[in-house]
Amino acid sequence: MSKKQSIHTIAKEVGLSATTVSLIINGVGKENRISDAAIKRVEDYLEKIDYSPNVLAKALRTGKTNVIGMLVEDISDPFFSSIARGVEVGLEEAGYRIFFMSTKNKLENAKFCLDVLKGYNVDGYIIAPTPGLEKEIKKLTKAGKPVVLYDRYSPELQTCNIVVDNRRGAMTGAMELMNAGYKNIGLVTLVSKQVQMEDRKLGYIDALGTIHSEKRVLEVPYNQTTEQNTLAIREFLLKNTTLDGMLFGTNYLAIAGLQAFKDLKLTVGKDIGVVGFDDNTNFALFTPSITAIAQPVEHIARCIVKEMVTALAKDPNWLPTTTILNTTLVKRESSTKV
Amino acid sequence: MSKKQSIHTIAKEVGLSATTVSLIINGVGKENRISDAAIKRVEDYLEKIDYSPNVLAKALRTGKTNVIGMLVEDISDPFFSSIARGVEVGLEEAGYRIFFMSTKNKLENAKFCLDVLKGYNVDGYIIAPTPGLEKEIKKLTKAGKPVVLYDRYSPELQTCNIVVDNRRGAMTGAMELMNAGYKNIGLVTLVSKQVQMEDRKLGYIDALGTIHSEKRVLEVPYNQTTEQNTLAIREFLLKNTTLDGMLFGTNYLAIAGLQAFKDLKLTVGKDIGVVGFDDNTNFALFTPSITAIAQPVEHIARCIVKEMVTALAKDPNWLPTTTILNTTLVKRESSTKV
DNA sequence: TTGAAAGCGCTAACAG
DNA sequence: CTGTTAGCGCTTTCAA
Repeated sequence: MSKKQSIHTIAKEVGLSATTVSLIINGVGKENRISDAAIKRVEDYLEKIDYSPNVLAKALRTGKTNVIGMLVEDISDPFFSSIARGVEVGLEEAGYRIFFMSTKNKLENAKFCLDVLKGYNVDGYIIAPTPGLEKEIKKLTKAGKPVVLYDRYSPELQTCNIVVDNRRGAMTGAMELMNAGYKNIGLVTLVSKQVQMEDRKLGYIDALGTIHSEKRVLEVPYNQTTEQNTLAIREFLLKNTTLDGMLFGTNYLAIAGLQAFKDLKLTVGKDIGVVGFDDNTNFALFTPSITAIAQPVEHIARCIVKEMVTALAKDPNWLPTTTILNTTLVKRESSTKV
Repeated sequence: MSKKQSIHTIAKEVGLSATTVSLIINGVGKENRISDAAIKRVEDYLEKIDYSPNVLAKALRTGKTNVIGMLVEDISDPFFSSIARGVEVGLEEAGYRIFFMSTKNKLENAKFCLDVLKGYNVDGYIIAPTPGLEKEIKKLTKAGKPVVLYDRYSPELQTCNIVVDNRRGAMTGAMELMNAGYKNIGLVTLVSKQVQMEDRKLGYIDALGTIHSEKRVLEVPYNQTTEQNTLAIREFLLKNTTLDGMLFGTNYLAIAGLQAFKDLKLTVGKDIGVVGFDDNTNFALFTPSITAIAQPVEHIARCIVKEMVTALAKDPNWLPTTTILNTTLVKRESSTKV
């Protein structure tokens, strides 16, 4: 068991001071006019003992951790884990590490996560805010910490926001079904006052408004199991037998819906047209394949990274802005009337 | 912007010493015979200023970070993100935080990740080892750090390992196809010398050996895109036109395979029987639904947590053990001959 | 019942 | 070209 190596033990070993060693380790030996001989001596020794500096001590001293905290709704949800992965890669390049935490979209969890991250002194926060988190977020911005919100945001907050045009996306999805000839289109979404879900509902209403069709909306609670969602959708279908088209507000609701259709022996594309919000790698493989309103996840991740990096650089030109990205309609078979 | 609060500023504010404040913060005021008055005074003040202790300083001082590092192959892969989520929840309860890092199963990435984690002084390591990582892992165990490997392991290492019975699982999958009446069964897997993939191949060979059938194996490289995998599988099918059954070594290979079948207009269940290794929430919804050898992800996560927690507790009875969990055959339509 | 002092490993002035 | 010193925020003897 190799004993702990510190800058001091190294200094002693090579016969120099800790300062000198520190400078060399940080690659600023040359510009601080440390002799080449000393540099070489230290570097060789470092190599030999396989030294890795104590990031904690460094962070404590400098007040900079090179860690970014990221709140996701659920790290096992494909939408969030794809963004997480993109952000991980992007910030990696900028020399930052990420601390992911799942909130399940619950305020108490989110508060706890932020407390933890604050304790770890993270340099910045990337947050998919839960309802009611505004106060906590305000605290962070007041403390001068870079904050980037994604997927949703509160207009009242002075934060950087990366979202998609949910309203237009949902409208496009509903229109797609109507244009294909489906007449009675329902929406299955979450019980939520959050802007991203509200917008999706509005988009649906916009689309139906154009033909003054009756709106039929099922709102299921957050954090239900797929089985619970499937059950709710089944009941919704049984109560609204004239429905012949369905827009789903999230990826997993679409999955639950497909299960419900299967249970009720409804044939997608024939008995019922389907469009889902959020694409899924598997949608192309379903029979029939499922049309989706795709969020540009890589693009979202890139934007998050870009904003965070400029904010971290304390770029004086940096201002909190809201970036709205477009969704894409990925047309497949489930929205084609057969 | 509320200024930084330290134990000292608090001490000054309430007219006590830093030591006293520290004891109270850590809830050991009573047993150190701090007066109730002092305790109350400090606690009230803490409440008021919304204080959260600097974890870095604490960690630097105590040598304990309460952070566990976890290497996954890819945080956006459903298998890994499910396990990650389970471990996150489990260790959370034990008061630990997790630092996830993706290796893409590349040695250099894994080495880098471990360097980072070492720098952050994490208390323990949960690793899905990449090929060639044995030396680095040995260093960790030598340094007395708890290490739990999962998904695969090296028998030569003195680590705790949590894996599934890949050989038996794969065998069961191949047998399932044969029992359904498929005659010429191929295997699509990864080019890999890692034990979990080798075992799956062996399981396939075991099964076919029983009927002395010809083995046909396609091994694709790691980290290919779905399109590349689909292409490879298509070519494999075109070269082996007698194949009427296919076992897939991983989740995403099965997905690529289904795409290939679709491209070639092969009907699953009729032209070709299919079994995938690793279940997928969507497999039930495919038409026909896809039979899978399911890994018990929640169970794996629980085992990882349990081993890590006992190792962290320095339980003297703790010994490096290898836990082998069983897979389950989830029988669906794709392995039923029509 | 409380406090002073040392030190975890590192960096940043400043002084030679 | 290199070293001394102080201190980041916390815990931990030890002493009072």
